[in-house]
Amino acid sequence: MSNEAPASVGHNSFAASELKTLIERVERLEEEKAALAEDITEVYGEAKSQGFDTKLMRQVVRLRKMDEAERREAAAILELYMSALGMRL
Amino acid sequence: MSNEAPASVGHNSFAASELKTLIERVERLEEEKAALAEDITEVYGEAKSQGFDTKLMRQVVRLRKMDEAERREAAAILELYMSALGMRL
Amino acid sequence: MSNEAPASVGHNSFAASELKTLIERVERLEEEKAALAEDITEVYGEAKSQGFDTKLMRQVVRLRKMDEAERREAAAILELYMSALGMRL
Amino acid sequence: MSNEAPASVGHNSFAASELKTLIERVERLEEEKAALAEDITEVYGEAKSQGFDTKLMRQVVRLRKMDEAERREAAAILELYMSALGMRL
DNA sequence: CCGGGAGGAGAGGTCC
DNA sequence: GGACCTCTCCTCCCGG
Repeated sequence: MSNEAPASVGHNSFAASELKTLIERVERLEEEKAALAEDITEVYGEAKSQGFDTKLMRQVVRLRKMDEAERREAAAILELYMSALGMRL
Repeated sequence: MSNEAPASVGHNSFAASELKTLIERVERLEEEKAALAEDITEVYGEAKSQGFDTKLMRQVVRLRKMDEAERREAAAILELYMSALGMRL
Repeated sequence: MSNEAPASVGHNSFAASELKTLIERVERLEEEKAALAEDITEVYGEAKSQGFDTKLMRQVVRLRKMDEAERREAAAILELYMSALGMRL
Repeated sequence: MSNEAPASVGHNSFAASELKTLIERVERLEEEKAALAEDITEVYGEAKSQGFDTKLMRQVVRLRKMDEAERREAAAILELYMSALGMRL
């Protein structure tokens, strides 16, 4: 095992400190992510209070996301074809 | 069905515009959420490249989140007690 | 707890027998599923031996699956719209 | 690149046809696989409606699968030993 | 209380 | 052959 591997035993206080920092970064990001999830819920709540069908809205959002994913996928296939044909990208 | 409900047929261009705005707000928020999810993935990537076990890290994050939930639960119970006792919060 | 609940203690030999049957059905289905997964792998193997690019093939299959999913999603939205408008399906 | 490689450019209509057939075979198999996955879901649904805890059932199935894997592993080792000892299998 | 959707863990495929 | 990465499956949580 390499002597600079953070997971190694012995003199690992630096590794522990690094780990702590990484975990705190993750937790900070997850907090922000959760806040955004709440914001989204609130927007749907607004929509509902204005008489919109949120189930329908969610489906629309999902469909638009699928469109986007498909567009990206198609682009990836095109790139792959061109690569297979030895063409410059 | 109420005649001012946005989902009603007839004179619904305003409703359509409102709906568009709401959906765009949701999509904008979801993009930001996805960006944060990527950031989190990157942090785990960093951790991995430094020799940390990301699976373990994820467990740590999950446990700390549960602790946090428990702490909030305890606080809620305390609040309930105080409320029941007519005490100011 | 209801006395006819299979999970109840006492006189549960019938429940145990039922459970055994259900689990065996699941296992039988999973075996067939695994066999099909092997078949798919074999088809890709054939394709590769005939000089086809399996990575490209997989991406094509994935894209077609996405098309199908999108088509179904669009149909679901249409159905929802019609339902919302009180139209017979 | 070999001149009979299906992916080669020129006179590739036969290759295209072959490719189409292969992709359709894959898709047919994947449909059957998806159908079996649905069947499994239905069996769990039945179990649930009979009062069984499906989460537990899934664990049982997983454990039995692991047992099976272990049994096969042991058999493979035995086979290896017998082979090493020049014994008929 | 139940079903569907979102997120995470584990498995298989691909690339190096 | 090993590591990354995508995909599938499972679990959990929110909305109905």
